[in-house]
Amino acid sequence: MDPIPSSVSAGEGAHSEPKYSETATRILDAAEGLFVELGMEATSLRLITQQAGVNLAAVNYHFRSKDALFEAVFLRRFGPWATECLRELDALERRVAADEEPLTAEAVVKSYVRPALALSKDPARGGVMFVRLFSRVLVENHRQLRETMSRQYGDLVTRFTRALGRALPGLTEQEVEWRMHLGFSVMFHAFAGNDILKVFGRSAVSARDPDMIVKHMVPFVVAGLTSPPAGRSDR
Amino acid sequence: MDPIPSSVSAGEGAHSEPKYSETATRILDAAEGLFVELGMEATSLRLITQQAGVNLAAVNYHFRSKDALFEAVFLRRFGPWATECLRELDALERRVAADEEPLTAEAVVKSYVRPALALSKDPARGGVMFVRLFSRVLVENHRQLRETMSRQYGDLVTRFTRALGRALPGLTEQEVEWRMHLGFSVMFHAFAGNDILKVFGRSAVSARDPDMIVKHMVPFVVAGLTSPPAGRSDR
DNA sequence: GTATGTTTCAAACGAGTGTTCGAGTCGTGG
DNA sequence: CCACGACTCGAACACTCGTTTGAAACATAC
Repeated sequence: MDPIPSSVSAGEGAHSEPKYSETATRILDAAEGLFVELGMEATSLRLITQQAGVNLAAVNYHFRSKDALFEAVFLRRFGPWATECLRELDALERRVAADEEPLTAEAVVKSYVRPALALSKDPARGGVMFVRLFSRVLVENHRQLRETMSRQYGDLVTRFTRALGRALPGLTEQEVEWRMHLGFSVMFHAFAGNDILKVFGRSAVSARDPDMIVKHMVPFVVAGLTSPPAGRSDR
Repeated sequence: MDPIPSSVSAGEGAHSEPKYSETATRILDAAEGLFVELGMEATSLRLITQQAGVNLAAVNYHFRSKDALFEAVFLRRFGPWATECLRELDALERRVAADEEPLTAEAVVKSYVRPALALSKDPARGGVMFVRLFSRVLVENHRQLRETMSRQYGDLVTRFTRALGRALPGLTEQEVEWRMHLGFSVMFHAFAGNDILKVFGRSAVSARDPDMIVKHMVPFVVAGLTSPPAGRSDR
């Protein structure tokens, strides 16, 4: 009677990926697009179920609640990305340990940009939706989701921060965290297309082509990360 | 019977600042905090008026609707910032024209960062609220507000983009727009405290001190802006 | 004083929300 | 064939939402 197939509440294993029934998948797909477009609060279950072609009660049957649905929508995309990021970082650190290449900030950045790029170009795994979802999560406050994230994926951030610290030995720990924060921000909001110029209707930039984004963003981020340590604050 | 003191719909003069009655101000103040904290959709008029200590119907009396209230909340902060940005840019271009200093990317960045910093440290003008509001507007889609912005403040972006283009002569027009986009993104989301690390509960960074933000962010942005033109896309 | 225009207030309206319930349908295993 | 679980469906529940209304309170001017 109560499927709640979400692996989140069930197992301890962090990175398992639950299978969803066809109805549940249809709901997830519809909800994903609508959450991205309208935001969580402005998206009603009736709109979701209507667009998914399923009954209204199906949401509360397959997922527990609207909040749990949102969490499931997000984690369905976030899980694969996190897994791939760790895989990339593992591979990088292995190559570095074998002295095959130096540990540069650029390599660290690409370890999390490349998976995001791959996902952005793969419609079967959500395409660009995932990053736009993430940028919404950053701005909105989803307490429950935030707890789940920090519980399941906290080590991911720790590992990347440590790697970046080793790649930028001249910086204090605080400076590394700051640049980590700034670098991640740029990536997510660039991918998500949260373009200030767009707000003013003055953007001629085709900010939606993932390859274009990476081409312009990675040098920008790397330059920021590798800039000399902050000396004085004002001019 | 119908005050609607908003200068937006009335005059053509772009940068005038309407005066609000005490009740209207109380509503604006309460709404500002709640919009930032909960988002526009999740904030109810009842919550706003309760926190402001005014009657529910006052919102629809002093402002036309909830949407119009949101627009007023935003423009009340955005107007002064835009005005100061243009003043800074005017001053910079005057000094450059007089050969008193060269036109650098850093100077351009500081022309819009300094006003944001000043506002962030002045509670009377909203403090850090304004930037957090802006970062929400970037992610959420407020069609009407977007139209107002592009109508009233489009020239601001155009002028800054042109200035940045002159400061970075080696870049194509497209590259300038991209970096403008990235640089603005970093500033707003850094000021707003949209910290990815925070989502994971792993942030030791005190990302709320405006001076600290500027100290770390400006070098990061300047380094990104002044990095050599993008050569090839992949490693 | 009355008259006039502005601002507040309590109450209600209709629409839309997430969620629940119980009957109904379907498909498989005994 | 029948029973049992998984799943779907329509209807309803109890709220909350933004907005409107009409009367009261207030200020100002004549």
